[in-house]
Amino acid sequence: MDWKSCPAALLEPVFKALAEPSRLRILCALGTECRPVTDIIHATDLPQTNVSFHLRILREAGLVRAERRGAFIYYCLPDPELLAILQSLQLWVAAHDSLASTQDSGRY
Amino acid sequence: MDWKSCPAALLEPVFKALAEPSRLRILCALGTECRPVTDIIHATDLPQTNVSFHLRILREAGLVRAERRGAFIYYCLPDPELLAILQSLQLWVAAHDSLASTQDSGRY
DNA sequence: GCTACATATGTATGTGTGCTCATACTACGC
DNA sequence: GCGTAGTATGAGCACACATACATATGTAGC
Repeated sequence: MDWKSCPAALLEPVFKALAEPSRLRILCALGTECRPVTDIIHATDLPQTNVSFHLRILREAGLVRAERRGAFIYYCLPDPELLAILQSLQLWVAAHDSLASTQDSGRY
Repeated sequence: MDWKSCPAALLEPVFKALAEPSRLRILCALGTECRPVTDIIHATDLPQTNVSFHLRILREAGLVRAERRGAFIYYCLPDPELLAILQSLQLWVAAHDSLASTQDSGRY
C-alpha cells in the first residue's frame, strides 16, 4: 500500500463499518444478490430497527447500495469486486491464523 | 466472498483492529520496514504508552509481528501480501468515493 | 382519505474502548 | 549490582457506539 500518503482517513470509515458483527452478518445475508430489508431481518434474526440502523451505516460507508422498488427498498453490494477483495483478505487471515497459533503473539 | 460460510468471526477482530485512526497511523508509519517502538512513537507523535497499547492489539490481530533485537523490539508487517490486499481495498474505496459523492446515499 | 405494510428516525441507556497517568518489566553498559 | 533506556502493564475516566423502545415517514390498495 502507498503508506506514504497514509490512506487512514479514507479507509477508516470502511473499516469502522466492517468492524461490527451485526453488519458483517448483514453483508453475509446480502451475498451477491439484492434483497429487501425484510429478507435481511429474517436472515440475520436482528430487530428491524437495528437492521435499518446498520444499513444506514453500511450505506454511508459505501458498502451497500439502496434501491427503491415500490414499497420495498432493495439493498445490494455496489460492486462484485468488493467481494473479491474481502475474500482475499479472508483467505489471508485464515492462512495467518493457523500460523499465528503456532507463534508467540503474547506479551514481551 | 464465500458468504455462505459467513467469515464474520474470522474477519471481525482484523477489522476492529483496523478501524482505529491511531492504529492505521501506526501501520502507515511502519510501512514495509521493521521499526522499533521509538521510531513509531516519533513518526506518529503518539504517547509511548498509547503506541504500546495499540501495538498489542495489532499484534493480537496478527497485523504486525514483534521481534526482539537486544533492548529494542522491532515491529513489522507479517507479510507483504497484506499490503497488496489493503492497497486494492484502498483503490476500491477511492474509486467508489468519487462515485458515491455524485449519488444519493442519504436518507429514504 | 384511510388502512396496512415496509422502512427510517429519535431518544435513552448500557457497554466497550481509547486515552492518560503511574508503574513495572527487560536488556544493556558501567 | 546499579542506573538508564526501551517497552509493557494496570487503573481510572471519558466518550463513542450498539441496542431497544417508541414513533414517524413513505408507498400501495381500497
